[in-house]
Amino acid sequence: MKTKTKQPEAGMLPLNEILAGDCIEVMNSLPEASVDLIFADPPYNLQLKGDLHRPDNSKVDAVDDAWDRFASFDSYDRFSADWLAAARRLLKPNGAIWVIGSYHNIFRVGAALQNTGYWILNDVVWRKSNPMPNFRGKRLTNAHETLIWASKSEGAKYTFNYEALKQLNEGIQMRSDWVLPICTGHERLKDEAGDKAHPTQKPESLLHRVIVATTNPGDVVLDPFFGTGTTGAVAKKLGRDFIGIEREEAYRKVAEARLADVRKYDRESLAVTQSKRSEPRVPFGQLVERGMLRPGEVLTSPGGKVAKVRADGTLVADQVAGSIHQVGAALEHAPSCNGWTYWHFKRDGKSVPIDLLRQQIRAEMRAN
Amino acid sequence: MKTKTKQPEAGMLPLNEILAGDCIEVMNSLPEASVDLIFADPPYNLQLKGDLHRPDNSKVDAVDDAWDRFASFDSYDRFSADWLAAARRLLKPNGAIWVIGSYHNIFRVGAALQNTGYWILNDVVWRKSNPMPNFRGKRLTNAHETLIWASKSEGAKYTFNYEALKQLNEGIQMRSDWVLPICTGHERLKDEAGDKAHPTQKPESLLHRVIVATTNPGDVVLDPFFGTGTTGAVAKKLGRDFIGIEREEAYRKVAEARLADVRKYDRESLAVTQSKRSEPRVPFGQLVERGMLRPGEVLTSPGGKVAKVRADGTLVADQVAGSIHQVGAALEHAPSCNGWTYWHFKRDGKSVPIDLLRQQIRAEMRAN
DNA sequence: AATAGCACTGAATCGGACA
DNA sequence: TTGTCCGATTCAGTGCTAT
Repeated sequence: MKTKTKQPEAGMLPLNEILAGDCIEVMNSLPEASVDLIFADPPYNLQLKGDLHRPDNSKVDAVDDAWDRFASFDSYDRFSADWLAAARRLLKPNGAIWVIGSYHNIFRVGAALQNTGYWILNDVVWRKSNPMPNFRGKRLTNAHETLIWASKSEGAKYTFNYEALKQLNEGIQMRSDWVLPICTGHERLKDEAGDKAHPTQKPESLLHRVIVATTNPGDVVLDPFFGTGTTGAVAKKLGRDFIGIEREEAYRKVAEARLADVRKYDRESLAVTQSKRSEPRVPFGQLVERGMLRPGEVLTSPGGKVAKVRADGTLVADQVAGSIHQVGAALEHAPSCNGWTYWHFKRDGKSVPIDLLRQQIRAEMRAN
Repeated sequence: MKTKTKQPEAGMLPLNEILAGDCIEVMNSLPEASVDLIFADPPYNLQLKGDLHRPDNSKVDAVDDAWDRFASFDSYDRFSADWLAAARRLLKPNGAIWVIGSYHNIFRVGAALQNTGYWILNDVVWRKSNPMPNFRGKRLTNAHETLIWASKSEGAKYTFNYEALKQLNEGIQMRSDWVLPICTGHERLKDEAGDKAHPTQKPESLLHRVIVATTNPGDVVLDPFFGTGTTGAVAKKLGRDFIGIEREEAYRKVAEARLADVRKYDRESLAVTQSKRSEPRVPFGQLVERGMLRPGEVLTSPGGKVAKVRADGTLVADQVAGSIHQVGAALEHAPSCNGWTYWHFKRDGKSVPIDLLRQQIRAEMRAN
């Protein structure tokens, strides 16, 4: 499979090539109803203002590229409507599209998708196992991105490999939330200077799941925002044909070199690093949120110490407040304390360690 | 706290009541800038023909699919724009809103939110630990819903209890994906016939986290789609005032009975862990004035930098003089520096951060 | 040859009080 | 409104180097 960069001839479908140019113009030059799947990672329109520093004073390398800047919501909406319409023209009647985004753009893209006539099948949450933290403590850690999966129109017979996905999920029906690590390490492509070649390279594991789920071998997968070619690389490994469109020459060059190296299905590069398989962590606060213990309830220790539960899952005793472990340690004048076995609550007149409630939650988690 | 159902008097803010009527009309009758938080679970079963009608009230027949789809979406968008505008008028300048939805409506609601002038702070995924499986195996298990958290406008000083949420998550900052079970069992309200009283009753654990995160005790929380009153029940337990608006009498009756049984937690349990930012400010000069450090004493940094204390509470080092923060930043060539943790002094032969002395002063202040 | 420790990094809409 | 200055704030990793 050779990879070339060129302008397409009108009416021809150039396979396994990276096409140069504006994606709307290029898509309009391709024959209609010729593509099985589109995967699109459009600009997010992040609208970042000043610099951001980590607590250690290092500067966060922000996405400030020109291609991510739009004058207004209105101009972003016109852009979305235009490329979504051009993409829809290319789809076979039973074709489908995936779009990925964050809260900055995904609501606008999703609405545009519906307005264009696509039919949403699922929204999928990519839960990042290792997201960047919120350094200033001003919001929640932005730990996920959203994908939308839609068919060309309502009632279309889209492709969905239910059993294959069930296998990917240890025999259990695949859910709409996927836990996958972000793209780091050797998978992350570098430029000649050794810097990251693209600010938003997606992990191959994500594309693997998308392509296995919604295409068959031999299908044509188009990516109008090709970047460094993750979609093409995974499509090629999985025996699908791809068409990439990319405006920036630097990205095209990196993608071409990458694709030239891709040969066959390479099981190792797709193996998802599993997060630690030990017992899941259950925050004590969850017992409070779930009403298993209520704020104000009094916990006791075997030695007769008492503490009261607060609404945020901390305890307050005479003179001290903090986590179940901290308060236990303080009251015992010990360096540490396992709050789960130390603190007890009353059930049916008997004193029971709160660890019982944690075991209850873990049992539920295992059942799901 | 008594719960009543009535029509509000214009200009008055009726607290801890369920107001009957269309939420837009009722909201427009309430005084502006009077509410701290809005939680909204808008209906999204308005899809297609049924509840919708064309702008000119003409009958919809399924001849023109494209037009019909547009009319439906357009009508839903106008509904969203209207209630979001009415809600925004009620918010105090530093107020915030939460909206929950699924892929059927959340993209349209999110776009409308942005168009109305709200500023999105996070989107949050409620990951259901026990979702309904997809029986037909045609799609992914729809295992999550999406919440959007937004301030009234860009740059507003919204409330976020960062430390409390960190505590709820075992000392790690809270992420944008929340794993919580759906509302079942005793918590799920039944009607007289023993059927579920409301089709989409939300779990109290979800509201607990929302309200702890983004309000303080005594705040006013409004829910324009009150349903069976989960927002009101949790607000009341947590010592917040609520305002509910609900059109359906059957839901109002269930909610009233529910709220009558709810008790508020005691004041001490409602306190949550505060951030250091809320601690009183202690000028460094006070340590010198009080003789905890004497002029001429040498402070050191972990990296071996040195500076000398001056009588006015400034430091002087090679080439630089100024506040503890300024001198630390200059010596480290850093944009900023927390002098309290950066500078150390000698006590009993050991090097101790000067923050210890500040903590000593704060402890004294608390005791008095 | 392991292992510990350190540096670095990731689609981020990331102050606030007071003068 | 604008400017100044205090001083609070991070998680899960990867990979290189020193021991």
